[in-house]
Amino acid sequence: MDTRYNHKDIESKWLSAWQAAKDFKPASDKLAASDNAAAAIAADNTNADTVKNAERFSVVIPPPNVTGALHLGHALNNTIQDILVRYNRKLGHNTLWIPGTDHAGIATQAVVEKRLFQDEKKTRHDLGREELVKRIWKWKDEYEARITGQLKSLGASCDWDRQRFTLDEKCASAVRHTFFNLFKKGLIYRGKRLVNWDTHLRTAVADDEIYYETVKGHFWTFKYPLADGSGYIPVATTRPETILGDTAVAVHPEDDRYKKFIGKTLLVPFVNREIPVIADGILVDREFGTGSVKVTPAHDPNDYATGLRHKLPMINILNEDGSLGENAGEFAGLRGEKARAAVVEGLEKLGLLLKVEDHEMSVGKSDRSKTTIEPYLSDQWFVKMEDLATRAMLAVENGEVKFTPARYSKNYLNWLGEKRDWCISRQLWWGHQIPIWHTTAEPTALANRTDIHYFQAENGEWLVCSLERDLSENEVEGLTLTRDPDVLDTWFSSALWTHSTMGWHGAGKDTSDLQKFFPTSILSTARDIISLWVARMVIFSQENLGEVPFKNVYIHPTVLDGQGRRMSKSLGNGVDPLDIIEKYGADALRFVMASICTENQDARLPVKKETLENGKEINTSEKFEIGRNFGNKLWNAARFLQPFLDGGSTPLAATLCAATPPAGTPRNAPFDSEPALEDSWILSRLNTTILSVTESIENYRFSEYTSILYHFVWDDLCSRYLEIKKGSISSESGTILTQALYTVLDLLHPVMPFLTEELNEILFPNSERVILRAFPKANTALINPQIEKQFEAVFSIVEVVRSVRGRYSILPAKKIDLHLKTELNVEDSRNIITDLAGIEKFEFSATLAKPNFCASAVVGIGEVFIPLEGILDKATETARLEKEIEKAKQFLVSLEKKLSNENFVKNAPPSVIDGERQKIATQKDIIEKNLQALKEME
RNA sequence: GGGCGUUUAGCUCAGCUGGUUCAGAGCGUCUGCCUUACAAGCAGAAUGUCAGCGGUUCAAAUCCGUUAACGCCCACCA
Repeated sequence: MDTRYNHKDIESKWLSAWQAAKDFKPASDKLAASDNAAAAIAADNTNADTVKNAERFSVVIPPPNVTGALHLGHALNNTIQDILVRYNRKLGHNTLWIPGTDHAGIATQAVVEKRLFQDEKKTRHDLGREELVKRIWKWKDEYEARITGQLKSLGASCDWDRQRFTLDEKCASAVRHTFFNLFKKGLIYRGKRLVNWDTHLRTAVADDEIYYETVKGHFWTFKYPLADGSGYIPVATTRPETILGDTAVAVHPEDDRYKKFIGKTLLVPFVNREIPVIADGILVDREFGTGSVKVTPAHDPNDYATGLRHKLPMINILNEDGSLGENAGEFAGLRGEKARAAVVEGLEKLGLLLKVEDHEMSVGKSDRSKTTIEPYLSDQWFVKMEDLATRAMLAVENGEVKFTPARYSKNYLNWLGEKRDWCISRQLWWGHQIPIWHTTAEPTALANRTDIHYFQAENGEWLVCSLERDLSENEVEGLTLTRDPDVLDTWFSSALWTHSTMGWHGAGKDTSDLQKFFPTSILSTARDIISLWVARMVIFSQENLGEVPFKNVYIHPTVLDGQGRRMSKSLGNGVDPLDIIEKYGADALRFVMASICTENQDARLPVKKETLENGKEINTSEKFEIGRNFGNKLWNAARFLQPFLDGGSTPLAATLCAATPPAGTPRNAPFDSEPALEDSWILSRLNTTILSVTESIENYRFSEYTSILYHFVWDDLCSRYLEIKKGSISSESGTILTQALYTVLDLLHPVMPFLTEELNEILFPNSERVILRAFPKANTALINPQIEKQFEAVFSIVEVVRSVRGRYSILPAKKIDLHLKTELNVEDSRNIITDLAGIEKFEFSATLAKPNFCASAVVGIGEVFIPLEGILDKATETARLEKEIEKAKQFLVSLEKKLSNENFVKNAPPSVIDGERQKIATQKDIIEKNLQALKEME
């Protein structure tokens, strides 16, 4: 074995080994495959009944967008999922993890369109729908392959044969069925609605796809003239160009300034339309601006609501590209700032402009195109949320779906509580095209078809929905059927992910995978899509299958850089998981990702630039060294042990490697004679570790999981046990050491799969692969707090000696003597002390006389003397003793103060009081002994 | 405006049921070591008004209130 763990070849080796052995497949698949060959079952060590009765554990991956490669956030989330999946697989559960990717409608189309323009100076309209979609599929294939490669490099143990894509046939079928059912139930409707219009992409975007920017604008106040020429109402606006679409001016019903105008008629400048002055207490805030508001229902959400209340006409003044349309009269064709300036200039010329003020306002921008959002009136499809949302809320309220950390259920409930209808149409070409055909008259020929449903819309046209088959233009004689050009919001298909991936295409759990694996066990995801995705998955699962899609939702922290900023391309602070895998290894990456998963909402990772040996410049973080170093530590512990195992041929190895029962269940008495203290101790520690590791994973405490193993391996196993034993490996200690390491491989496998599998092969070549063999169970009979305490007491003597060595720079190779004054018989700990502290002669007794020229220290079980003739420095020793005394005195004072408090003695539990009394005695003892030592120093 | 989170060593963070096993870990810093598993290592050392204020309690980093700073989500801004 090399002195260092080299991850590179090992990782690819195990990736192919697991793949070849179909280790990522659920046990039930293997059973089915070997139905005809009973021998195969035996060979596979898979018991048919065990599999059939096994609990199931299933996860569907949050499908990464095919817009680009995976980042560190994905690495983190998929590490978490893989830990859970590997852990449950080792528990013997019928375990399945379904991978896949998301078509990410707007984002992907935008990326491809952008590239199209950069490379060929073409827009999508130059290509046409079919060709553009073809190009996007090509992009998708490229990135899907890249993403899949990344996930594999990470070690994600997904069943790659079940990989899905949100636009593939299975998913499309699920989408069609869902849409059809909702349509038939009347839960999908169409109507003119005000939407957020992205004028660049020419599509509606959801509220959640908008971010707001504060910009410096102006506040224009102008005169709104009365139609009869008798005066005007002053009106202020930040968007003067929308005057052209005004259909009313609103004032507060109780505003004395404007009461008299209510019901009168105004004249819209430029277009000379007559509009009413209306009273509306909801829209108008008397204190703000002029206290009067121009109402443009087609271009402002509040005005839109007002328009509905007062049944006002809605006049659209914009074209799809954001330029002013024919309703804008003389201004038609102008757009953006130019349009605004022109209108302002016009108002000024007409003498209507009263004043211009600076005004800060926030403007909605599109996430995707970064251009200003225009509220825009257009035909859209919606899902009615009222009832769906209520049911989905119930699932969390009654605990059917549980969030971890629990606080996130509030996000979910608050958002669903608003019950806003969901706009599901997008004016894009990349996505699931809405399965609706428009026609002018009732298609009676289709009336009795169960796979077709239609109805007449508000505007008189007929809307035909087809379940499976696309309809042709002349499907119905005498009518022309035109397919709706829109596609569905990406989240519509994402919301089906838990069951579309399992082949749902109609009512009930009618396919084998759904029977076996739905609902899933857990969803691990980021907090910013709790509403967009998590809530909608619950809704659609309940709707389609009458069941929640998952029992648990784990919300992982967001990875930020050292300054607390999100990682992004534009900031240049993003870390590429593949760079980290290359430099530190996948296990190191995984270990660190898990270790930062606390209950916190963020996890900071200081990022620094670095140039690799091959000249490549990467972003990295020193944090990953922890993972790499830890892996190396374990590697070297194994390297030490290897000669004693001798490839499984020694008697020692034979007991452990042939049949594998010892894993995690050390025999109660693996000894012929009484076990040594350190042996009982490490067995107690090992079994304690098994318990706490199990508890950590079960409760999604991933940081705790890694830290428990880190300290067990590094401190307990290596720094202590191995250091005690290294000089003389006996059959017993070899057994224990082997057992401990064997168990650690199992405990650590979920987070460090490659290293553990490799070490297992080297050390225990005859044993089963770590990925498949059982997760350790603790033998609680071996957990002994008393022994652990005793060991600590002995170890503190070692620490005292080491401290003295440090103080006087005594080289490790130089042995020194040690005298311990104690009432106890520490003969059984002799080797611990002599080996770890480098002791030549060790004496102990209750009546030991203090030697001359020695350093001394008080320990739990007595007093330590270390003769240092010729080395001892009086001043150093005196100073140290005085410091010890001072510390003990301070502590003593606080203890005495506490105990002299009557209320404390009266109210505190006796055990606490006893504890405090004990401490007083201890401190007094320390002071006394150290004082004595100080005196003898002179 | 509504909701949530964070504030503990120079840095990144633990500390879940209040009590010196609670003031911790890793990194960094300092000292000494190439001690035949590991220098990606070993042994030692230094470092903190647990953000401020107030309260509950015999007892508060921990519970409650409040202030401040930073951050996230939602809503709104004529």
